[in-house]
Amino acid sequence: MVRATITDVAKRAGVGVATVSRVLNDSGYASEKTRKKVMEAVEYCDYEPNLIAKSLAQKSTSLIGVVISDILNPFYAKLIHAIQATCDEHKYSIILCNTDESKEKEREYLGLLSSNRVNAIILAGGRGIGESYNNHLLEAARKTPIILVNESVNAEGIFCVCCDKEKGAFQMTEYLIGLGHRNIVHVAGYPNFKPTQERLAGFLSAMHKHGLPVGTDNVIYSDYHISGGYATACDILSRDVLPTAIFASNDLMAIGVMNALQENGIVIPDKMTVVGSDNILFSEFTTPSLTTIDHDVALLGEHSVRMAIALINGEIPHRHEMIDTKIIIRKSSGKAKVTA
Amino acid sequence: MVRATITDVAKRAGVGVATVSRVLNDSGYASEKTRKKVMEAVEYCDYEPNLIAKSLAQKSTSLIGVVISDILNPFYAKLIHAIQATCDEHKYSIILCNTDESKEKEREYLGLLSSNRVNAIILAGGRGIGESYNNHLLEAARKTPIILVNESVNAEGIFCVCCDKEKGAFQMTEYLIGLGHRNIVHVAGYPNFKPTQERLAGFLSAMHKHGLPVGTDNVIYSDYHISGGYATACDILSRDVLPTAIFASNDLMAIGVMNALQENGIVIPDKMTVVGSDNILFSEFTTPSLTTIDHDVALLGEHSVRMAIALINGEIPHRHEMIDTKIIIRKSSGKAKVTA
DNA sequence: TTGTACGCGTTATCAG
DNA sequence: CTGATAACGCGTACAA
Repeated sequence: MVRATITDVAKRAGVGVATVSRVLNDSGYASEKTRKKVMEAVEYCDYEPNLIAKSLAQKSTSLIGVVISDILNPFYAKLIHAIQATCDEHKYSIILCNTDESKEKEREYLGLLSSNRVNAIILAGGRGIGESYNNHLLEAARKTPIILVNESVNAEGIFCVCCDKEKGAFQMTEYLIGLGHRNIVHVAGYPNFKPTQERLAGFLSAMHKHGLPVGTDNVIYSDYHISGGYATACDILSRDVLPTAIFASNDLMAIGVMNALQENGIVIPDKMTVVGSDNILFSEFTTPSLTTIDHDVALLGEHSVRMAIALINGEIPHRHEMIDTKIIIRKSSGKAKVTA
Repeated sequence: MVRATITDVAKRAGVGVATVSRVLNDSGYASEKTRKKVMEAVEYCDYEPNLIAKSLAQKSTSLIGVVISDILNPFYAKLIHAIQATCDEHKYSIILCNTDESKEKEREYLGLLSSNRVNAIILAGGRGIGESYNNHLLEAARKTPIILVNESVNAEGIFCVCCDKEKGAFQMTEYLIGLGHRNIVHVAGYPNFKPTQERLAGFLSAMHKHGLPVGTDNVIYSDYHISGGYATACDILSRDVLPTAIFASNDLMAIGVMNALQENGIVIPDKMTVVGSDNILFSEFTTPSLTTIDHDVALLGEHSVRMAIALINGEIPHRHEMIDTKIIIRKSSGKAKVTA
């Protein structure tokens, strides 16, 4: 349990600590002979460099903080996976924080990560960032570069990488309209959430473009969870006039919607079309398989890390990066049933 | 971007650094007057303690390393969630490493975490730990306490917290037998993986107890992924004599199995019963909903962290902790169809 | 109750 | 090419 220090190694090798450091980091010169002596001593002492001390000396930790709203959502799990993998390639480690969608925890974690001197922070699923002004976010950004995933804030030190959710929702809506659907309900997520608003915007603009009426019944806000989708579908089912298609703002809610529908004997897609967004792993394995919008999460994670590292290296990347989306057509969507 | 140090705060407050430290950490005395002066200076300087320097001085990082085999598996996502939440309660942060089931990466991460001087390491889904002797694991454990989740190794510095998977599998098998099933296929996971072996043991012992024959056809090894379950089910379907029930070693494979079955027109559970293990979120929302074994992952994560912290605090917990499991009966299981 | 000075393990500068 | 030595920012005896 007692660990060797660089001094121990230096003594054992009969050299100075600077030499050991140089050899280990391949910085500066070192004769082949001393190099060998040092490596032997390292081996002998079972020496492992203390990254904490290194961080202190170099004022850089090789740590990136990742703040996520809900790791239980496969979308974010996949994002974390991509972030971690890309960080690993670049010799960064991640400190993971999960806020459970709590704004307060988000705030705490930002401070904690700052105290831990992470070199950058990647924040995904931040609640209510878009419209409402988040003082703590801006403040944190003055000390640590922040990369927002799927959000966008126009401020110093805050950078964003997003999927083109508006376009994706627009395409999806046009696809539904192309299938003959005219009464489509969009199950939106949290109101003050950028992705919610973007997808809603895409939905509305497609509806308008095709001259379809959009009333208050056509948009319902929910919470991005299965249970929320379920409850919303139940509400919809109590209506006199049912829509022929439901477009949920994420797959989790779509799954909840399908569940409620099926429990009420509504066959998908024969009687009702259901589509989602995110293309989580399980959307392929629901019954019927779910038509959805794919976001290339791997790319999303990769780019956010690239941006973080660029910032760390003092480069100034574009403040806003956009990733394309595409529609995945499966079996939960079909032609609108001809109403009597 | 320039951060204040404790010295800056001390100067501003007109006190010594020790006083600032004492005030901020509530250690030692400090008059109300100086306390106030210090707090004002902290505010004025926008001071955030440097945890890196603190770690170096105290030889403790408040960091726990988490090594996971597959964060994309909802079981592990849930585990991470629990681990992170519990760590947070105890003022620990986590460095997350995902091995993608690579033994080599696991090895690398162990070293990296050790260099980062994490106070403990929680390892879940470690590949092939049980039987084959893992030198690097034992070596790492001599420097950093290691907690194995769902694995068990009897060695100095290695502690384990497991679910009683054997019992769970035993109960599940008895449940199936109780439904009249006699020809049951167990789709196992990776052969050299403790959970695989435990569930297999439970399966076998229940079959034996009830005098049911178990041939080579009754156990098939796969890979814990949806695709693996799918492929395995396809294999099974090509047989002359089909089983009446399939018990997959995790829910992911069970989902793959159900998918393959349904694609071939086999109605679940009328023609075939399918059950899994893990009770991941989605097992409730498959069609039909999946009968499975619940593991109380939250408790699993919580206990692993508690054990880690106990070890950090120099306590010596039991080397092995066990968490109970229970069967969740849903709609994918039913009475064995009466064969002609 | 408060301040000084040292140690934590590295890196980096600067003579040699 | 190599070796002292001064930072890095904090906690903490120890002294006052």
